[in-house]
Amino acid sequence: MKIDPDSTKDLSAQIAEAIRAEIVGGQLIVDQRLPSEAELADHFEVSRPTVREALKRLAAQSLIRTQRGATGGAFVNRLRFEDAYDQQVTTASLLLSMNAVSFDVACEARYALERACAPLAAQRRTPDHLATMRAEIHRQCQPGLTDEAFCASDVTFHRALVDGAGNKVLSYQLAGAVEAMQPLMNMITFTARSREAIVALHTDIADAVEAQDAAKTDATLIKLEAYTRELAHSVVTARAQKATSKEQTSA
Amino acid sequence: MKIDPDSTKDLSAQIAEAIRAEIVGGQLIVDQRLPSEAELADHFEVSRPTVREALKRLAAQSLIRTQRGATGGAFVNRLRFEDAYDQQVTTASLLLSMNAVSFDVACEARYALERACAPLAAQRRTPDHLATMRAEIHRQCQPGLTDEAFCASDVTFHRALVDGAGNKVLSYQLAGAVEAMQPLMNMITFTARSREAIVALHTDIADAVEAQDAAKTDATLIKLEAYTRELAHSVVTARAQKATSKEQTSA
DNA sequence: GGCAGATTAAATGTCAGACATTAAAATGTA
DNA sequence: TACATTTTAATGTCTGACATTTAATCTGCC
Repeated sequence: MKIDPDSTKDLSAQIAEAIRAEIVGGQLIVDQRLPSEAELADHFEVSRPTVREALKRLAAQSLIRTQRGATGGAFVNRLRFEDAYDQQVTTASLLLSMNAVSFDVACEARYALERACAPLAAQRRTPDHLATMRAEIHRQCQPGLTDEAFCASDVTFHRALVDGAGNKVLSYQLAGAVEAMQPLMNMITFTARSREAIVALHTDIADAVEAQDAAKTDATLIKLEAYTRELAHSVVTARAQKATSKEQTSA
Repeated sequence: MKIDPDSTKDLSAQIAEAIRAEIVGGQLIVDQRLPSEAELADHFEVSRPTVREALKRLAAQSLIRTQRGATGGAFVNRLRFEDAYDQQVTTASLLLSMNAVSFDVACEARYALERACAPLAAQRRTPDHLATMRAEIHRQCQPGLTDEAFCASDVTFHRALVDGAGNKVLSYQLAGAVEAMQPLMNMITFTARSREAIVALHTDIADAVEAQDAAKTDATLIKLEAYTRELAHSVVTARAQKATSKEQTSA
């Protein structure tokens, strides 16, 4: 394993980077045990706390896992899709919230990606996926549903559609796009009428996917995107008007 | 900030999770300074090294940055798209290499996503994007190019196409899909003839994008995907035959 | 008064050594 | 052999100290 010269960066960052490179580069393979913290400290000529900070950095990225006890230590972790989902969702959410990404841009990206999955989903969907979609549509019709719950159900519906493509890599990529939109979607107030319209479109999508009709699935997704953006715009407009009237009353 | 009971997990992991929740939840906003390590240690009733391990975990995810000196400390970091690209590429690469994702599955996902960008790119591409694509095509024609360099140029070409869509969220999502494929692509030996075929398809794509012809762009991407998979299959077949003949000679 | 340089203060970065805890392996015993 | 005990090697945590960096403050000189 490589050493590190006297650079400007933290020692723990350098050590983490060195080990990370070994993992990404394939020198350290899955489930292989790293040297103990004491041995690493010895090798890199730093103290054990410094090594530990480096290992925690790697653990935060799910690159390693640690185990206590006699045969314990740090092991190269098999990065599973489920672990990656979470990171993906967190990262995507923060990107949207911290970079002032507009609703339109996020929405466009999301539906572009979703439409990429749709033809495959129409082809390969299983009864399981269809059942999930139908169940969520049913849930969305419940009258007492809060806006948050409606959005959550919306996410589940769309994830079922995406998973229907039967491609784990696609599902992983889409997890971020779909779930990261949720906070933005939560800003929308869903009236009874708009819910009705969305449910109708969802039903059309489920029907089209069940009929393995890729073209109709695509067309309906385009409609849904247009309607979603229309809803968001009306919210923005309503807020602007409210702000204006408030200014007038206070003036 | 919340405290943590005596759980089975590491204290540093719990503290990191608590702070992470505050950042994701918006209680801690961008560029806000966290309490000093000593104060955090006091608050969570742990020692400073434990707090530091927690902070390093967050730093590894680019959620915070640290600064030394009198007015230093840990600050909530604005997660930029560029930082997220790197994480995305690393994660996607590891997912593919550690989970035995087949070339077909990865390739299908990549081209499905890329085709999602194509219509937007055809509509919005700037002269800059076109110039990059043409330059990379030119590079790909150089006779002395190694397979690695050819693949790298291929990635640059496709990223220019994706960036042409003018949607940062899409570019971010695609970065992982396109770049993570590179190690898999590097397994392919590109003969002079196959390079010629790929360059021809790339030229067709650039022409179609320049002409803002979404349909033709899509059709050519489909051809390129088919050709890429064909190439990969021939490599696999050739290897299988080689292995078989080796068995025979050794037997 | 204003500015350059020295000092101070507050924070992170690093170290050393110790003890606590865990879990497997080795050992002893019925 | 089967079971209980001890040993051991590793991570998890704590204490206290020192090093380093950086900005703010103070000081002295013009």
